[in-house]
Amino acid sequence: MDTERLRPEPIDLGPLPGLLGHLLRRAHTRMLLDFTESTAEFGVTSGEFALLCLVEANPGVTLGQLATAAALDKSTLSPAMQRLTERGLVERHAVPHDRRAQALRLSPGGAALLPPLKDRIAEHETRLSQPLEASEREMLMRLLRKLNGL
Amino acid sequence: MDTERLRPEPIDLGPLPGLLGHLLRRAHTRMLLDFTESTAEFGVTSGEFALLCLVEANPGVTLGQLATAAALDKSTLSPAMQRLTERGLVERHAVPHDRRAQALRLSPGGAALLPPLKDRIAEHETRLSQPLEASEREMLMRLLRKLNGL
DNA sequence: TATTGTTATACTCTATAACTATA
DNA sequence: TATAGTTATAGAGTATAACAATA
Repeated sequence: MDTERLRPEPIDLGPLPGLLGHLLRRAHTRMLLDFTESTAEFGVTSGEFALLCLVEANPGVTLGQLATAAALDKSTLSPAMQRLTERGLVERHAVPHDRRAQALRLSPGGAALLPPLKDRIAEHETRLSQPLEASEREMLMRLLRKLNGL
Repeated sequence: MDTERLRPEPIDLGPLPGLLGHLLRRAHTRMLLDFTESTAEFGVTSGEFALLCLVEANPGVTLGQLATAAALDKSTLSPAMQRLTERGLVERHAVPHDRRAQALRLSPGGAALLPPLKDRIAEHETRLSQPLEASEREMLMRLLRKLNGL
């Protein structure tokens, strides 16, 4: 990112501050960039972290179930899950009576990775939430959950 | 996106619903996909629309100023602005006393495109905001503006 | 030296469609 | 026929770094 020098005349953002989509884009982009920096040493992207959490909370879950839970297409999850298994963080087990499906579980390595990673992410979340009061942050998350149907 | 069949046991989302980054990702992704569908006939992406709005509100603005206003790198804006000028929606004018810079203005075509596009986007915003009461939507945008430092 | 804008490159996230294997 | 998962492909969005032209 550039650090531009301050301008005498501030730019008029026009209708953008009144558009939810625009505000979400900006907020999401900022968080994603900081997430990547903050967790670089773990080598796990934001999306991969979400998958690890879901597998941890639902041992034996299948990829299709994860797709539903994460609101993503299976074709999005499949390569991500492949990286996680290749790196030895997730194990694929056979599912009785359905040889198409795969039961997903964290490996010991994956289980060991998550606690310190979660700590780092908690710091990142706190830092990025600085502009908000604690109560505002709670309210924001409540509204986003409702918007997302969660 | 897949339409998965309903599962007897709902998936446990673990810590994800308590993470602002995760909630922002889901909300932003949903809005971006619907934006793309809703405005397909205009052939303008979400990011390009934001640039058009900024140029409209700040005729004569330079690319560097836009980068600051949109919180994006100039290398992100440069190709996007090139597409807009090639499509005849934005015009580049010379800046007196600085031949490096370019003063950006909407072309008549760009100015004509924006009103119906804005109407379409307003519908899209309303539709995606359905899960929220009007007052909740206002509150959500207020909190996002504060989070974004706007 | 510093700044404006361009270009080359790379990475993340996401989807659709076509496919294989299995049910 | 339908489903689970993979693969090929595409597109949006973003950044860093090196560069040419200009200040």
